[in-house]
Amino acid sequence: MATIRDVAARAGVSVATVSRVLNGNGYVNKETARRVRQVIQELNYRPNMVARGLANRKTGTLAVILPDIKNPFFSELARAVEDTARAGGFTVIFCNSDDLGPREKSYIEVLRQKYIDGIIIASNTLEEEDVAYINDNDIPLVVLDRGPGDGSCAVFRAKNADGAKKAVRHLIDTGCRKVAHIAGPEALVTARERLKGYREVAGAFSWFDESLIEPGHFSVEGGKGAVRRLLERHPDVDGIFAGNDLMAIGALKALQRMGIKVPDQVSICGFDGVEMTEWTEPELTTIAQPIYEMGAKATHYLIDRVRGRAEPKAVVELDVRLIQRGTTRRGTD
Amino acid sequence: MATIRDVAARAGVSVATVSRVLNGNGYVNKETARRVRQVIQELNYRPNMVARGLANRKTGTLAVILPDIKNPFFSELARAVEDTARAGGFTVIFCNSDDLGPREKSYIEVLRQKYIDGIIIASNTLEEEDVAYINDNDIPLVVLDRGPGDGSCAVFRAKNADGAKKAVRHLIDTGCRKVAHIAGPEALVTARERLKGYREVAGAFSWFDESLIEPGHFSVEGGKGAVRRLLERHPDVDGIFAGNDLMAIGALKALQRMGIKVPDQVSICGFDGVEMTEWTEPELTTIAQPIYEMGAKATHYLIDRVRGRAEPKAVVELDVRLIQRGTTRRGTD
DNA sequence: CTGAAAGCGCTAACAA
DNA sequence: TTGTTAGCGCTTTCAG
Repeated sequence: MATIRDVAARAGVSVATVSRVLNGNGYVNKETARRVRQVIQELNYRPNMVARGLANRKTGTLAVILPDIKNPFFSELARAVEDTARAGGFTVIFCNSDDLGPREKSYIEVLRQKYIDGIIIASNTLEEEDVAYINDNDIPLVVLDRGPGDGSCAVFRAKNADGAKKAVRHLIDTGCRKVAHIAGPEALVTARERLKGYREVAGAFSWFDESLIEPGHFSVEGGKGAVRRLLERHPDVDGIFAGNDLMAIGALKALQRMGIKVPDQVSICGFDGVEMTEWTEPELTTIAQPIYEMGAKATHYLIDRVRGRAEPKAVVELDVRLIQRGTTRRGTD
Repeated sequence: MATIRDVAARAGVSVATVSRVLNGNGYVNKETARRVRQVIQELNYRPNMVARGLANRKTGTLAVILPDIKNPFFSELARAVEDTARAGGFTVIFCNSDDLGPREKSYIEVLRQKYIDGIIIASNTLEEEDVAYINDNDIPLVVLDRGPGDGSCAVFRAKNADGAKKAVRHLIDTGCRKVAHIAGPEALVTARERLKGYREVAGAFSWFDESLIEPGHFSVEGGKGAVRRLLERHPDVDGIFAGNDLMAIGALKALQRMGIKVPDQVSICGFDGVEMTEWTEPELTTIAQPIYEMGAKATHYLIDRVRGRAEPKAVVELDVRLIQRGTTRRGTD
């Protein structure tokens, strides 16, 4: 492969000059520049990014750490990140953390050794010290969903509590008289926020009871189990707000298995708005987060920071919206 | 951050010696080594991977190019690749190609400039010249599903035609009297192989007709449309073999929408065995590819090649297996 | 067994 | 405007 030296030699200039035309900085005579570009073409020269990285401490690579790429929510997010990164001339490294703190830490360490330009992380185990470490090493960071309390880094998240309220209100507006909640893991802020939203709206009704809240682990299986336990305790539940779409799908499945009609006997509303919610029959009503937009915005922001524009801190809360579909009754209009 | 120089100075040895203990090659006095390691601890020194990469032409990074990470088949594959890479001390760059040839080419170019150690690609547009280019640059390559005719690189794939035959036979064994096929894009080898398998088995029956084959574009929407057109032409179809699970899900959905009972009136069998097939009601019968295993094996092989073990060529065909579930009737046993 | 020194390919002062 | 040169941090001959 041709190196910058080859180009310089063939163009009869120094490597510095070639570097200048390559990076478009410093003064270069028009004609000289033309000649250099010409040679670059002839030799089909491409700068070596590793050498450049060593010299610059910039590698044109971003990293995204997320719990599990198989989770449709995260794969949609990942897609948004990669698209945006590509458009900006960056390449991206993916890391599955399974929400394991030590794994995240070890990734962060490796990424630092590799001079990664910036990190996007969707984590619930990230600690303040990790953020501090990343900041100390001057690695731009953006956190999805969760930000350390002190606002020491940028955060992008959806309005979770707000969405939950919308969900419960919608269920009630469409005729439900007793709405239960299948909750995500307490360890996750997003799950807690959604639970909070549920409590806020449902708590005002006389039928409300703490036992209407059942954990479902954010998984399809969890959703199935939760709905069974719930109906055993409260056979009269006629509305279910699931903390995410996977659990909603599990709930739908379990209900169908039990011979309970959705939405005639029980309505369901999920949360997230992953594509899959259109694949069930009936299709799932859900509170849609702007997943792609969230990934794209986070990445744009990160790139801006890498390039030295943009503040190191920022908190962006994205709006969610109700998508009414088959698992809830038509509005009483 | 501490550099190898700092370590050398503090340990009172040369950088060469530190490098030797770091890489465990060359002779190093036991005691000297101990001291060096001690200092490494004290300084919490971590080698700079970029510098190492420049010197070695090895970056500890693999890349995987696939059509779309949002497709559950590929996200499961991606997960397998990342897990295996991590276990081997590698980091992985993901690229979404959308099966666009030019995009793949530009990725390959960038990856070369970044001294990526090896590439895994699931592509249907990869041309012989691309493979040649990669080979010329000594980048280990493994192809999933499709290999260029001349066997110029390693290929990992499932037994597609074989699986298709299993599917059709299963449908017939469980009582279907007229089995249609929703086919994937002709451009894709996997789709062609599955179609071939279908033809081979179905073609032997008197009811067989070319118009029982309908394209469904490997997508949920495509599956829906295909099933509608199919039933219009052949109202007596009672078995559907979909070329992949997404189309099978679409088919199931469309049938349910039309009020047709699955599997009582029409049976369905998919292909791939993605997790989602357990999320429908009834659950989907499918021909499962060992997706995770395929990704893991491909990655293991790639890593072996990067390390200089393993032959540059290899063709591995993995077995598929029928998973019978709710969308086909119980066997007539 | 250890060290000096020449790269790997590019960037960025500093001179000219 | 352009060239010289000293790094960036690590590996690897080649001597000793």
